Amino acid sequence: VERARSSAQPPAHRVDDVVAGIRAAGGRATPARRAIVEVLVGGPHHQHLTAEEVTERVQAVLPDVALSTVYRSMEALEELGFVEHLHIGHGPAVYHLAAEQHLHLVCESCGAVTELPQSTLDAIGEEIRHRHRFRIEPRHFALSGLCEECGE
Amino acid sequence: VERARSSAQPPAHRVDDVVAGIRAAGGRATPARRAIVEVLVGGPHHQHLTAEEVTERVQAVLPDVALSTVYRSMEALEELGFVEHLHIGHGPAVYHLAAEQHLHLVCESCGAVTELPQSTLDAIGEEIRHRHRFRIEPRHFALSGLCEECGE
DNA sequence: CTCATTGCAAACGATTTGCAGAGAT
DNA sequence: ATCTCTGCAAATCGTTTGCAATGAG
Repeated sequence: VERARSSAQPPAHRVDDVVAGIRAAGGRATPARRAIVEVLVGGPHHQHLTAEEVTERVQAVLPDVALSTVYRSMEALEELGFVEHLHIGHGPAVYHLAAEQHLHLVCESCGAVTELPQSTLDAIGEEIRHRHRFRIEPRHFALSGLCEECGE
Repeated sequence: VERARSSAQPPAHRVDDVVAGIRAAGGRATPARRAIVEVLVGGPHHQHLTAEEVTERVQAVLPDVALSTVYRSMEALEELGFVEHLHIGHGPAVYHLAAEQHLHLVCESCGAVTELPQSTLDAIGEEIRHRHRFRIEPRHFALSGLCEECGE
């Protein structure tokens, strides 16, 4: 979709940061993991990809990497805090680097994803916390609704 | 957990209303459908049940009703506007009569479901609509987060 | 050498679908 | 009689798991 900017500044998480983190935690920095992280770091903007999409892109370089390896690696990377996954309505979850802090709106009709600032729900978050003793955690699930084109 | 105002008037949807609606739309009021609606109407409060739970309860009376029949009936009832389904995080969707209009909070840790008034998100709903040209539709997916016991 | 990680295939849970027969109108 | 609906089994989709082999440290 988009192409990698070559080299001005190191992005928030470079592949090497993650590799170092894996090793620091006693894990092993395998070619598969390295390739997965490379895919997530992606181009100029970090990617939001399903496990299947990550697998496809990884397989372009390492054809034998299995989908299950991607799921297991994502789990490991998530435990280390490098990756988060987000549920966008019905379809599969999408994975992305933990660096970017924003919320997501997903159109129930066309599937379009809109990002919005993390702070958007702070106010009602507080209100709900007091009134209902419940702390909403709006990053793990997208808010669903209708985008402009699809909304009546 | 809030309680429905008790009984002055007949509840919004009785089994017979639904049966009449099915027939009015050219559908057939089968024993399976009747039993399904009876389960959803439930006791004093209307129920929020998974397809599997509905099936179990229906099978207590009609042992041969298949899970797929429940799914298909729910779909039909939903098209007629009698039923809605709600996604509460990871597990299966839950079905309920369309009468009750409220939002849901689901604890990511223990799965507890809290209901909250429909109006709670009206204000940010408007704000998001203007700022991001997106109309949130917060009834189809629960808001996830942490309940008091589970929240750190 | 050891133990984390992998590939593969098979299991899984939730939901959907194809089909021939049953049953509501 | 018609045509919707049903039961059953099998298919599908996203994700997880068991296991023996690989390979990172």
